[in-house]
Amino acid sequence: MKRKSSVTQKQVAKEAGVSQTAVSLIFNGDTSIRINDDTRKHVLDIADKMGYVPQAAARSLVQGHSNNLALVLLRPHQQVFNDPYIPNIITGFSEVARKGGFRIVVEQIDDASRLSVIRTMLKGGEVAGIVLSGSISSHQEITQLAEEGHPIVALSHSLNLNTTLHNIDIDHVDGVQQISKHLINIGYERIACISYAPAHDEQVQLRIATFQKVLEEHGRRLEPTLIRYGNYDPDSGYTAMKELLAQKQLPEAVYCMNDLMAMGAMAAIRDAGLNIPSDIAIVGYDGMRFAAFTEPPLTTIHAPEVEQGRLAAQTLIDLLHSTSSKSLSAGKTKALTEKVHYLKPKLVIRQSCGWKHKTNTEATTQNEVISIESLSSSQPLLTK
Amino acid sequence: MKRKSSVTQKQVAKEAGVSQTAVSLIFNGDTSIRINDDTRKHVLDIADKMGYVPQAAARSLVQGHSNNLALVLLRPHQQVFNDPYIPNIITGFSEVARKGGFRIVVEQIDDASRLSVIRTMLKGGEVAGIVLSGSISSHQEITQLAEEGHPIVALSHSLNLNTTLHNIDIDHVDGVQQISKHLINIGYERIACISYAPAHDEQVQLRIATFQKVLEEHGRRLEPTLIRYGNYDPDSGYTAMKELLAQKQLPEAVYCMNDLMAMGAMAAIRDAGLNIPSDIAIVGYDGMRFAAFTEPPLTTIHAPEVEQGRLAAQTLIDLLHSTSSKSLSAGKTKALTEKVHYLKPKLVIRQSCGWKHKTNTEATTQNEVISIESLSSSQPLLTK
DNA sequence: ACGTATTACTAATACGTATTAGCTGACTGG
DNA sequence: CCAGTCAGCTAATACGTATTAGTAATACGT
Repeated sequence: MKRKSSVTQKQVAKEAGVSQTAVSLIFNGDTSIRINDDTRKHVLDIADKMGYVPQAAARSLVQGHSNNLALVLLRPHQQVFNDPYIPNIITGFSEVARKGGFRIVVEQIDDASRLSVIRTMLKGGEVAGIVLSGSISSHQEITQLAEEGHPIVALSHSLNLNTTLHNIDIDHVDGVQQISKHLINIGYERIACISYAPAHDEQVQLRIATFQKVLEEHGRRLEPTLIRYGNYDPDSGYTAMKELLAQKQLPEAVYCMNDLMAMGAMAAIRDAGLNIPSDIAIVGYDGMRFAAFTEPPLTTIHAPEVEQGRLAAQTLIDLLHSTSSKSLSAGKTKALTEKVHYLKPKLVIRQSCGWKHKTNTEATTQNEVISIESLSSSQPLLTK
Repeated sequence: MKRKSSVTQKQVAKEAGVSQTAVSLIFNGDTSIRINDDTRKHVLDIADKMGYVPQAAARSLVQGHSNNLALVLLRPHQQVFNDPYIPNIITGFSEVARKGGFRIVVEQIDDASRLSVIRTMLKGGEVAGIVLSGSISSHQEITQLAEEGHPIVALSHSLNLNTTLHNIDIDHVDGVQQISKHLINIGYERIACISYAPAHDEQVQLRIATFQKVLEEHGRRLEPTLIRYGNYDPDSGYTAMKELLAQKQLPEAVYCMNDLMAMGAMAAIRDAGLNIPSDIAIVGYDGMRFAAFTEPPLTTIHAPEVEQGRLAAQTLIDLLHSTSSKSLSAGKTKALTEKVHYLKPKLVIRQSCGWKHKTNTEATTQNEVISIESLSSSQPLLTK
């Protein structure tokens, strides 16, 4: 069980003819205690020559905290990486974490019983803080950990505003409103919806409720027969659309809750010999990279997911610094005054949703596309 | 800089009226030293009541190794998560790592100068071992670390067989052979290729060389004008295809090195008013989930990426156990006898590649699809 | 009754670092 | 010339655990 012996500060000290304390001081660049430049250089040389690397475990032990941040994914294993959502989050998260000198630990939990892993990681000092993604069924324990002072940031968990958790949220209510109003604005009356399972998920319910509200505000009705449930994947979109097509009265437009299911739905419509959008219009949700290249190009909502990952990491790091120095050092805590952050998604109009037949002031023609910049994102949106 | 005080073994010991040693023994379930069942139960009760969680840092320090495994991605930041390759690897990797009681640290390196991070992580004991993905330009240092006894497993790095690194590889030579032979078998003469940049990448060169070789073995020639370079993204596929379409003589078929670029290429062909596959056939590579739902459904190669992640993790863990116990405990090291593992990719035939006009014994009709099982993968392939 | 096992523990130490308190000698101001 | 400062270090200790060596008490066989 022994591991290879690594070079220690003591060995470096001996070789350099100084004390271990000196080596430690030099490596941590402490300014309050001064070290002669010659000595410093000499020690650094020797350390380099000996291949000295500080032992993370010893540092963590004595400093009382790790320099790992965790990304905990409370989602069924299958959902995590099929969809580009989590990869996008990781992209933003790791970018900021790295700049702050942190490593990231990715832990996926599909079973609610394994929720105690979070406690283990935080209380065991494996990580300094965590970002939490996914629907937290019993957040009793989570909230308690947060109240004990463990830095926790949740993603898209705004439904429980009474929580003590910090939360970085994409405003999907706004997104659903944007895209459903767009469909209404074009003039569709009979609009269907391909949603996610499980139907009881808070986020899913919120989205459906918002969709329904917008319809009703504009004199439409969400027919229960026009709601179908998929499971993130294109094939479930295909199946759901098949069911819609089997009904006697077809929908004029279909709102799909993600782009992958929209792709499946479009395939089903094509297979039925119908045209998109003149027979049935389709919109997606997520703004995946390929959405500009489907047949026809897919109208969708671009959610700033990378930015969400970034902001989550930054909030976590701020939180870390604010709890460590009991007296909140001025300024730093700007992001912490508000517990909930909202990021606005953006509508990306392409051909799959059709367009107004009657001219109007802000006509959207077939070839016109709204060009958007994703906020300094490393994932620039493509508009064909 | 202080962190909240956590419950220690000493505190539990005091509360339970035993020594710290006893608590340690009980928690590690050491069988060589026996503890009375009553005492054990009593201590565990108290520990639970006090919310004791072992400190990871202290354990690592005294045991000399961490229980983290790293996944190091030597890739430009942008490439990592746009493509589902890495997410698939993570899926398989984390699945096995978790079962072995390890956490996973994901570290992405885009700058070769930051390659020393690997040294820092391994020698600093942050992680017990690493899985390496991406083209290692200077693997001088990596090999040295491996020779020093640090467990390292590389992914798809088989070009340097002289390496001391263990390697889990997908046999892309086989994959390229399968798909290019399929095109030739259908009867196409003039076949183009949309490749990756950078062109000097070893894997890219190998794939192009293989493609070329297959063509030449079958009396064709890879016209230099028919090679284009994209960058993983659909829009680069679109652009590359536009260029091919601008030439006076069109290709009959195009081999795209991934599915996303194939999507872009298909959009370009449609935009030019041409038909797929009757005017130009398209094949992709990767077997992404949506490939069955493009217009037309995309013929592609399914690479067992999740399985690659799993096998990498398993090999790393085996390696860990074999180096820790100097006397290689029998059996366990089965996977370690061979340094290089190959996983075979599978051809998935759909409509985008067209089909033989003349009947033949093993005719592939428009609607027939080769159904495949991915090897116990949690990502079952979809065939429409 | 006596030596030996066995059970059930405890005391002491090591792991590698950060940190606190202190020590030495040189320089300074008056 | 002496008190005081300060630069440049060192000794000692703490962090929380695993592990080794050892001890006290009981059981056992003869």
